[in-house]
Amino acid sequence: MTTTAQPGSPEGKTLRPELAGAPRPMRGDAARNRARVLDAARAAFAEDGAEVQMEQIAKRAGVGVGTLYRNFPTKQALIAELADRWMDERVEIVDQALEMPDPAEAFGWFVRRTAEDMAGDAGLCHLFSGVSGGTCPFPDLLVARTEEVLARARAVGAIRSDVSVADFQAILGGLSAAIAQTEKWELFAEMLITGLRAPAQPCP
Amino acid sequence: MTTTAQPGSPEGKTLRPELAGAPRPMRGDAARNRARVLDAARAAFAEDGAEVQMEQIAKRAGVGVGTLYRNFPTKQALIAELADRWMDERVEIVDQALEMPDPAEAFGWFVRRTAEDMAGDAGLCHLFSGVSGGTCPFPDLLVARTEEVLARARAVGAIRSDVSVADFQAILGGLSAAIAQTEKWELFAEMLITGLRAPAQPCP
DNA sequence: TTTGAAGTGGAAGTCGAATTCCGCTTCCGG
DNA sequence: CCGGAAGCGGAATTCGACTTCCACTTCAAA
Repeated sequence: MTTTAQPGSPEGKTLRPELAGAPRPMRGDAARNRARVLDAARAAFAEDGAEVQMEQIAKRAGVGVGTLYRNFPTKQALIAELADRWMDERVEIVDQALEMPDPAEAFGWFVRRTAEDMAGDAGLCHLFSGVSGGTCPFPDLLVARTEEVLARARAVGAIRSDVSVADFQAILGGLSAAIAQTEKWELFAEMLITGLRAPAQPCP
Repeated sequence: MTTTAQPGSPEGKTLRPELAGAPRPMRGDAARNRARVLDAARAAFAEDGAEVQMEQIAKRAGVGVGTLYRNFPTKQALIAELADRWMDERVEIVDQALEMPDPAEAFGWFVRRTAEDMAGDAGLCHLFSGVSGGTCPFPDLLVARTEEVLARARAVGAIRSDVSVADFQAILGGLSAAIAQTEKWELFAEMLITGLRAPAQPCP
């Protein structure tokens, strides 16, 4: 489970590791706080993008900054944790697409769904457009699954054959940037799906 | 002339305005330095995006930061000046498009040309995707001319009728973000042109 | 050539955000 | 109910940009 990196003892600190046993579970209230922080952070990023200040997040979570730093050594680390969760969700979405019988439909649904999600979450947008921003690369699993969706669509002639996963991800990055400017995600998604379709046969 | 805001006396400082006359032209070497700074800044932004530091720019221009600040009171101001020049160039491009007889072709050319320019200049990319970044709104002139290009294309049925200039600008923002990730501008441009085409008639 | 206004470099100051520190509070096993 | 380890808040510190300042050059008009 990627999501709850329960930091009982942040780094192998226990002296005499032969006595280590279980790292002693986090205290109840502490765990609760950690969760609150994560939620607050997610909400904050979703609303205001990546430039929210640690203090804002702390306030929103109803804790002091100290507590933030107890759980995440760095702002980067906090963001990384959120990114992890986002990625997990993305994988779920892709998997749903993979379960749909019609590849073309699946591809379309996936794009629309992604666009919609982006429109509701500035943090997610940053994640996509900001691969350049050094946030984090997409995890291999996600890339692999996405490739499957593309491959299936390609096989049915639903999309051009010269679009690699990397290209597609760059395109999603573009999509997120566009959505960040105007929330017309439906238009953009449609545009993208059409634009990716195999070059228009000249109507024989 | 927008581009050379010759700052002889930055703010109306001359006492006895009745004697003001010409604000006394900038000293030769100073003008040369100003130009160098502008060039260096443009190059720096083009290479490294908007996060270059003032000191970098100064070094690249071969001057001290002091000189930067003599010419531009603020980093923002420097960026704004560059943005102005970029905008002027953009207007020229749009005008070229407007001179082309075939509206559909003109639109396509404009998109491709824009994509190509973006690919060569990270600064330009930031300008487009970063309207969100608060850099500056597009000047009315540019918007108006762009609207013309769109209108003409729309009239010939080359693009969907439900895309406003604002939408189109957001789309260009997206394009720039995509290009910032992979330099495949040709693919992206093609995709965009196709995607914007009026909904595929089902081949009558 | 002289002279002083204009221009220069870059060390020092400022400022906002991230991160650390530590005395006080809260859990929870015995 | 107690003791003390685990957590907590938030003031104080650090850090990394941007911006200011000023003694020192350089230009160019007379």
